[in-house]
Amino acid sequence: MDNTRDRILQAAFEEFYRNGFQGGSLNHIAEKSGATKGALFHYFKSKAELGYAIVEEVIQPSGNPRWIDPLKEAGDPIETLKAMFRRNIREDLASTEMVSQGCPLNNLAQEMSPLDEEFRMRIKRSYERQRKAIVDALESGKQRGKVKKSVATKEVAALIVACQMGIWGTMRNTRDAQLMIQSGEALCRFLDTLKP
Amino acid sequence: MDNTRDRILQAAFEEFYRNGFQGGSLNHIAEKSGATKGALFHYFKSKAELGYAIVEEVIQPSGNPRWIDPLKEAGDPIETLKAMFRRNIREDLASTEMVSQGCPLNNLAQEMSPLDEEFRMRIKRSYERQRKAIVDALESGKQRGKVKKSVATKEVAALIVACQMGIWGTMRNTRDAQLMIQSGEALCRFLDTLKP
DNA sequence: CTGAAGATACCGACTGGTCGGTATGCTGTC
DNA sequence: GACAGCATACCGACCAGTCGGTATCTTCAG
Repeated sequence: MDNTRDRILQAAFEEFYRNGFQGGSLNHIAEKSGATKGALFHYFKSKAELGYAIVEEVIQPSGNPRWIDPLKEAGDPIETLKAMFRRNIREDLASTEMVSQGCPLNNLAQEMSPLDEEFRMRIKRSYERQRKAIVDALESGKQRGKVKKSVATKEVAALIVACQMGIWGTMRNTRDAQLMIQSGEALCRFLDTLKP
Repeated sequence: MDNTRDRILQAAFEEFYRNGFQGGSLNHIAEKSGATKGALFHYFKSKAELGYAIVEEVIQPSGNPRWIDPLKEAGDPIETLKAMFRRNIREDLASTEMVSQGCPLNNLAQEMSPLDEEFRMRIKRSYERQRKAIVDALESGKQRGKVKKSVATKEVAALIVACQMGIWGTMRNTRDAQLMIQSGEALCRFLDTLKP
């Protein structure tokens, strides 16, 4: 519908993904999107507002099919989690950009959380949704005898999300596929210990 | 010994810790350290060189007593790892700056790895040393019957370091002590599963 | 069907300020 | 007088953001 706005959003996402939010330039974004500074500030009243829009309109929607939706299927949550991690690791290792740039949400989280409360809260909500999806899947798995009753689901979900951030963060620094696969497999073995 | 240089290093560490490397200003650093830009460029020929010096002369040395040295004691490596994590979590939760700013090495790793190969390699080496220390401790634990022989030590070390990055990264975004303790405890339970 | 009125969607030159970096000068010590 | 250890003044590039203006589309009265 709103073509210019969408082009700006997409160009801004790429610019910030590559250079960070602080390092990203609105001039570059205008240039790359084919729009002008005037158009940019017509749709977003500040650089920060543009950043918020990227979190909510670009990054979050793109994360759902990878990290949230798979958990809704009613099979074995542990096997689902393992498959989800293995698939996302495999997918991202195939993308040279992902290997060197890591996870866009995590990047913004690390860069902007201490600097801008609005960023922090929006990103926090995003991770909370993911943790909640994991807790729900594990709890429902308990009911169906797929997960040990003694598992502290909140703790486990916190650890899994932390692992995810850490694994993708490690990839960004090391660019070592082996290391990413290794830590993914170790996580899978941890998940196995949660089975009855 | 070299007092002005040290003051610049310390001020630069704080500036970059708070604002990121790209966001940090050499003017602020000169001002805060009481030195001038002339002095700054006398000791460091560029902003990048100043950053490298911080990694190797400020951040890395400060990480050793927290993350490497404890692993050298010859007791039970799993209990040592658990105690190390619990202690570092407790310590950092007590520091409001750590809670909101996270781990300085991880911050630089995330921000600078894709932008500067020199940064990336220096930081990579730092994390490799940590992984190696964990592998060595676990292997030596195997020998002494403290760790299951079947444990894939490289994989586990990769996961532990990733967890560490993720837990501290999560803290930076959420500022939620509970969440940090929860994921720490979940990690401890995972470590317990490595015991014979 | 016409046309005035207003809203929306841009355009791009411009501004004040900050940035990393440099050129040059001064000062004390050996 | 040579040289380390600064200090000061300054540079061009770049930055986020502004502003006066225009072109086009929507609305609605006559």
